[in-house]
Amino acid sequence: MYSLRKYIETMSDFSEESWKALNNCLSEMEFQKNEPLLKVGDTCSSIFFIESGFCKSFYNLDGKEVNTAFYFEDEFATNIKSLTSSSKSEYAIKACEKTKVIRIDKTKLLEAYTKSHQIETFGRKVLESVMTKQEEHSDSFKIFTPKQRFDNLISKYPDFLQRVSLTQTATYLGISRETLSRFRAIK
Amino acid sequence: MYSLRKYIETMSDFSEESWKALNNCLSEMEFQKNEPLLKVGDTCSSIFFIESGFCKSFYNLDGKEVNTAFYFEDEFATNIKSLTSSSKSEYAIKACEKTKVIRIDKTKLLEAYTKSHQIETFGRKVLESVMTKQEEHSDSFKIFTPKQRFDNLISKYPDFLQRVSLTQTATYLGISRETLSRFRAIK
DNA sequence: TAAATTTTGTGACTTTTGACACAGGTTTGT
DNA sequence: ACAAACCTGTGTCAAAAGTCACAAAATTTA
Repeated sequence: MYSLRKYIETMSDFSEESWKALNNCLSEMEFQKNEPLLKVGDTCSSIFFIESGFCKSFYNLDGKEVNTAFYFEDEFATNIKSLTSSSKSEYAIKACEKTKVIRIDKTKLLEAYTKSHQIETFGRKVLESVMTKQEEHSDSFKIFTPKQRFDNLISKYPDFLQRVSLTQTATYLGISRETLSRFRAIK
Repeated sequence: MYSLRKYIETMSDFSEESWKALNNCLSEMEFQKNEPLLKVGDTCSSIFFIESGFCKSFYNLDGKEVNTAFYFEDEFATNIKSLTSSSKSEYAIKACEKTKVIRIDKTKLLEAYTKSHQIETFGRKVLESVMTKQEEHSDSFKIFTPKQRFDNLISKYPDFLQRVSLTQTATYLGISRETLSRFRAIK
């Protein structure tokens, strides 16, 4: 749990009591490669803090996985819509390699909110950070051409393609695999 | 202010005290068509609840406005990144027609959070709703073709084009104006 | 470690979308 | 009410990206 505590302390004030209260919401889990953290049709009841490894969120389009997000170390993975509206998730999340996470239980977290203002602030900041990342990625589709989108990704995450295969990156950028392969060849 | 109160009451429990506390954060404002709610380079210090009219968020790309979001009645307009990290906004927001809003002051809202748990829950839900909308729009770029993206928009918001011009809708969908005009002609 | 599976690169061709140009409408503001 | 600004439709052409096919490389797994 130490990785999460460290993370929280860098972003807000957090008392020993708050930490203890938050601890009741947490559990450590480990997923093997390709193991699901959230399945389509299930209601998302967790926020996962990635300690090691990484995960992806994806949509099933005619049998093909279209990747909507990747979550790396020190990031939070969840499906906001399903989590906050208790609706069935249209997206799945799975581990892309052996991944250790700290699972934050939604129900317990909501209880903790009522007891600790610091925890609710933390919860809000988690959402804000997930959202900011999403906003940037979303806008890149309107502002950039496919090639620029690729260049932008590489400049922000230089080792992205070392961890994520070209095939998977392609659907994330909304580009065909072949076109992405050619982009890479050019530069 | 009644429109906001009504809105809040449909989404959460809200006591008379919370409402009074929240009221200190609010002010009613009116913007003329094309008047800015947020300028590029300014730090966003507000969340705007749209009472009537509508606004858009846009990015300036070589002098052209690329629209990243539209906000209609009963929705909240803000730039999350600038708002939450107190950074300079890369996006501007302006009224697309004469628009009445309730401005929620960020600083005062943060103070109110410390006093009322109900208000903090409200704040969290506002972000969640903005985020869910954004997530859907973002994913539509990965899942759909330009044509499908257009069809999808029209099926969700049948009167979108009655309010937003084709030219403005085009950049929002990441499609050229001409192509969008042809999509519309087909169906 | 060998076989099976997945991933990647590349060529040839097709489809889609964009860019430019221009004419006709519509809205806005003075 | 008139001019200016803006919006829309449409034709032609060019560019970008997608699709299909297949071989080579890398990775996984039995």
